[in-house]
Amino acid sequence: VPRPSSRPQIVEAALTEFHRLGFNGCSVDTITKAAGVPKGSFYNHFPGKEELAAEVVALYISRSPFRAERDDDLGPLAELRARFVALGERHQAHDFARGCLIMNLGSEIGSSAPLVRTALDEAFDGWAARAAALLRRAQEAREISLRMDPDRYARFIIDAWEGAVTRAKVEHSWAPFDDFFACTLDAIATAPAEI
Amino acid sequence: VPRPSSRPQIVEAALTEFHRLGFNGCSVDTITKAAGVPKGSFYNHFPGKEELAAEVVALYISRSPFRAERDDDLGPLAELRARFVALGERHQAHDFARGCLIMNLGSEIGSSAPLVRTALDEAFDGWAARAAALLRRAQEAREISLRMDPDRYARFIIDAWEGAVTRAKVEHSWAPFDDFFACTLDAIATAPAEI
Amino acid sequence: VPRPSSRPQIVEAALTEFHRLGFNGCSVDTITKAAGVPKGSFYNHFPGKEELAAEVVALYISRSPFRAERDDDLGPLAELRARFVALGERHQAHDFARGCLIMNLGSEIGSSAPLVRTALDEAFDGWAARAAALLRRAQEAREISLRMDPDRYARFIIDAWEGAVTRAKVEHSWAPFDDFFACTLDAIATAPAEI
Amino acid sequence: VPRPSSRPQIVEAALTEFHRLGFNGCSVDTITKAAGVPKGSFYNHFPGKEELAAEVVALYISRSPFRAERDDDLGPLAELRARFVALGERHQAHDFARGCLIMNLGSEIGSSAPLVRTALDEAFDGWAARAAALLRRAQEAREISLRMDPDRYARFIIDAWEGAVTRAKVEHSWAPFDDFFACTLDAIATAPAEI
DNA sequence: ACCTCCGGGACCTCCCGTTGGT
DNA sequence: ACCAACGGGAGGTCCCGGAGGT
Repeated sequence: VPRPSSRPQIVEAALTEFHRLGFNGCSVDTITKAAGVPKGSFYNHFPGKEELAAEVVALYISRSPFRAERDDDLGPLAELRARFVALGERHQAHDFARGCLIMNLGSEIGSSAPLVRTALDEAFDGWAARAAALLRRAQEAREISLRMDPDRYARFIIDAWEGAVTRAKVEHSWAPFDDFFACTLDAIATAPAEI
Repeated sequence: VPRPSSRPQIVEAALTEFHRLGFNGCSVDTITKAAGVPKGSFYNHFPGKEELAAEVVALYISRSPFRAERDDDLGPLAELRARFVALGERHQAHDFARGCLIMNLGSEIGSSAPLVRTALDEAFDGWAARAAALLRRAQEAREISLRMDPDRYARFIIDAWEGAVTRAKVEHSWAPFDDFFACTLDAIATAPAEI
Repeated sequence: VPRPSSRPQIVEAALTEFHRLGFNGCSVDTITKAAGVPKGSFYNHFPGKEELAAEVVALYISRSPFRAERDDDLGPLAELRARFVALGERHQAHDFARGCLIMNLGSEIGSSAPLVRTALDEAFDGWAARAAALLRRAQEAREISLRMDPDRYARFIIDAWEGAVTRAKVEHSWAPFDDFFACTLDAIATAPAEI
Repeated sequence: VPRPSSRPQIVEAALTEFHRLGFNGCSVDTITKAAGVPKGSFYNHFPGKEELAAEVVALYISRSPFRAERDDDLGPLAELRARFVALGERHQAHDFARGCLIMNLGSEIGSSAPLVRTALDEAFDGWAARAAALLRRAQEAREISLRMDPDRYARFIIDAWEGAVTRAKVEHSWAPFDDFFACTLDAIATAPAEI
């Protein structure tokens, strides 16, 4: 039997610490200490901090409530809403103090660090694709207007969500999320279908 | 005539460097070097890096195109749009590579660094108040539906803008801004007024 | 009328700060801030920190309860005891947390800093001379044995006192002083005079 | 065979440098340079300068001639004297220019730096306990009066010794030690036993 | 006479990544 | 595979003293 590697614990700890403190805000030492593994052993598993960050991003999106399998018998729009609600619950679990890891890393180091950038792009794209698919199904079900471009609108919704999440982090408030729903999903749901 | 202080140059350089590299991404040395002043002079003018950041935020918002005096004879909604266009031009000047300083600092250190947090809160509030005022005037002018809550919707628009700006930074793209207008200002402008 | 100089305030503040934090433990900035005078003006009054320390030592000894004029009608030995009691009261006023400034500066920078060393030597010598004079009078009054050398014994008593004061600082205790009296002045007072 | 650590060399060098220059008088750089190890290595071994100081104190007392094993066939009082003589020889080796490390650190940073304070307390207590034990044996051997409280008198002797050592440092003189013996150990040895 | 501002350097701390031994 | 110890360099902070203007 192979000895259990400490690699997963490092990624796990890095996920938490990057989320709390940012990429530049926490050191390799911080992470390995939090993981309970000796610091020196970090470089057996990762070429460097940046590669770790890329992997952390992958882990983060793999756990996104937005990707979870669901079999609620909901309409497409209700399901879209439910997925955002689930996202919000994850933020609530941290008192909205951490923001979105994707957004945080993107704004902090996304411009440099190509490896991380690639991972972030995939995260955004996958997320937007899922949201667009739901919007498309909502159009097929005539829940929303056919005039909306699902791809563009999906990205817009996600941007708005990300902005709200980040502001919630800075202002320590939950309120923005209610506004988010009122101004996006609820709005398009109640808009006359012919628009 | 007192000797000219190097303080403004430090703030100016810090504005650029914080914007490009983030708070943790650039050092006091980076800033003072960019300002052309010796590093040791820094602490005559600021108790620490955090206080500098707070002042940089204040400078950044004081220069926001959103706050500029305007006397275009535009309707309220057109003026709101024009102000966002002006904001976008500022980002375009940097090839959308820097994002919004407010958002960047918020997502990087907003949770800690109380001084910066306060400055950021003021930035958000002032911005939201201006946007809400324009929305309110747009309602009075019957340009948009009376059913919208100007305060909540103003905050939502700003969140969406911030999200789009940050994604533009990560993805090196300008596209999101068009979506932003299509999905917010254009949408509400073309929606039936009675909604 | 000459403008009141800020020099005395600087010396006064330095006395307190050197006593609390040590010579290397507090900066010129610390002192001028405590004195409420602008930092830069320090060098109008003193060539440097060391000269300030020498003057602080002089001020400290000029205020020593050991030098105070007294006309209690006490015998020489009782007066010697009374003077040490008065010294102890000064330490008690600071909860025995500062130790003796003379000793502190001596052990911290006495070996270097010739100016300070000179001031400290004078402090010790003056103190020892006063104590020796009292011991001599005590011998003349047959309060203590003639076999004791007043000069050597005076220095010894002072050393013991200084050691006790410093230990009191480290251990936050007052007890040593009682032992001091029991083991020196009380002892020689109750010893058979013919020794 | 693990790679030889440079930790002991750091402690060793720190012992010398703290003793010569004081805690605030020498920097981590000074110490690591004296130890011949790169400065960056320091923080692999110690959390900070204060922890190093605490360990240095422990090393210093572990080497105290006062703790050395002895099997001279001396009476208790003679042995006590011999131990102080041995202590004095250690100071003489440095030309009495360094004083006692315990006392120096105590007077410089004893009030702050809790870790160091604890180490210093233990140093004092252990020393006093050894001295008191010898005094007690001297009483049993009827070498000194039974009326003396060994614990209090031991502390007093140590205070006097420390005071003398520190003054020797400031005044660059050896004389005080002779007075020390004349005024303490010799005095009690020649005092009538019934006192 | 006074003092704001400046200046270069040092201080403690810590960081990221490597090396060599188990 | 693992990891204690290392290594050079940079991080933010602060210090002592001087320069130059009021």
